[in-house]
Amino acid sequence: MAAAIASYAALRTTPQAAPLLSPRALYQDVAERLRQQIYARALEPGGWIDEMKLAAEYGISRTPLREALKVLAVEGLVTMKVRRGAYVTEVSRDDVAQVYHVLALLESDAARTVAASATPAQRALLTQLHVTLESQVRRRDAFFATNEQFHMALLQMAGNRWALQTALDLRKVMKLNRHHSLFKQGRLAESLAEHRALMKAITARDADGAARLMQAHFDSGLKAAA
Amino acid sequence: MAAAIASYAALRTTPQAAPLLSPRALYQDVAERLRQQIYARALEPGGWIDEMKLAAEYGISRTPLREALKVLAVEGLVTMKVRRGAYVTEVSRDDVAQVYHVLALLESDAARTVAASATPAQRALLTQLHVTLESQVRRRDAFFATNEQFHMALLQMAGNRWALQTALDLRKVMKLNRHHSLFKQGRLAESLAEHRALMKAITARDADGAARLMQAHFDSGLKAAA
DNA sequence: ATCCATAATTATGAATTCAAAACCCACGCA
DNA sequence: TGCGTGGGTTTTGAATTCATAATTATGGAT
Repeated sequence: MAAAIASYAALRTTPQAAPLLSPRALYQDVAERLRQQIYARALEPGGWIDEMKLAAEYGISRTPLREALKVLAVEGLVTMKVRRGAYVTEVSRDDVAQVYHVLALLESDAARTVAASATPAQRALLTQLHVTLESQVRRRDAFFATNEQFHMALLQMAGNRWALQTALDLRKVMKLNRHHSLFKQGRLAESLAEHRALMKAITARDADGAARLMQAHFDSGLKAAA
Repeated sequence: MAAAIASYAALRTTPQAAPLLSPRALYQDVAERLRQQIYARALEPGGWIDEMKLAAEYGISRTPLREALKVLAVEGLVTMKVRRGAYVTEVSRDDVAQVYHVLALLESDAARTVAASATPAQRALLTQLHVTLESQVRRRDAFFATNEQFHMALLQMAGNRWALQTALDLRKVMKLNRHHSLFKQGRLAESLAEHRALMKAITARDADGAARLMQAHFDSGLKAAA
């Protein structure tokens, strides 16, 4: 195992593997890796997280792993039980509805702001993302990614870093749950139509309309998920 | 130092000092202690956090302290710099405005829900908190505490745990900043008047009115803070 | 005296060690 | 057969140790 550690350390400081420009702390890398494993259901919801096994798997000691777990606990992806370790959080149907509700508040507000006061460059970027989205109705994963990019770009443009950070955290929680509306048959096309209407309002600088359409987008997403 | 550790451990397992019913993890106790020190400006904004000194002060090792620091980093109270340690986050005027904005979204929505559908018992509790608040215009600290209780009770009654958690986290960040509107002269009375109007709307089951008044409450709070 | 190079010191990040709680399983008893 | 009890094992939580990066101090050259 000492060898494994040495090799991993080597990897991290190797030009190809290591982000020399952004030397993130190990615990953050580990947190991100855990998130991906959780989203991918490699760690099942409700399941116990075996620290020793994971540390061995990652080729690290338990220390940074435990730090990462505590980070995920704050984010809500993991639940810590005293003297019993970490468990992948189970997100109920109800939780999804609640998260949707908060996201709808944040994002419809952001849509209003952006529609009212985005720069031409920002509008162009949104349009470009939307065009990409249009071309991806048949590729769910790609659609997913672009959709998220669009929503996050909008929040970023609204210029409220705390709203953005909150939305990021809530979206992490959403990914825990399979009852993701975009999984439903026909929902992608529907979602796209809603996006199209939203883009139109944003382009027309119709702030109230953009807010209303974003709210509607979440409402129908939630309905599809239920 | 070994003695200090032993004595602290003893304290924690002693009936008087230890919450036997809720044996919180040490790192959580430490996180809370750090938060209080930060709010109280015992750790100054922008300042470096001396791990070794604090660990000695708390009578613990660096391990749980570092875990706690990472928790606070996710909450935004602390900023981690790679290979350089932890710093108390500095919250700008602009940040305060942004946090106010998000809180206003969450809480006005909660006020709408509560006004529309709270139980009689819940309405009674809110009324009681408001009455207490009325009696505390002269005691800023008590007013602070009750005010926070009122706002949190409202969110809790709205029944969205993710909105509640988000608001809790944002309020933690707000406490970092001195530009707290309630510090301003005359603001307590003004705030109280706004609360009174809000309570009236809630009692009258005027959902839209409650939402609007809560929004106004935040708007004027923000104006006072600026 | 000022600046740079380099050595000593300090602090961080991560691994390892250690104590104690929780778990598991075999055994005995009703 | 079902249930509790005790001992051995596993796992957590926390202290300690260790390697290395960052900082500070020292000293020499211009």
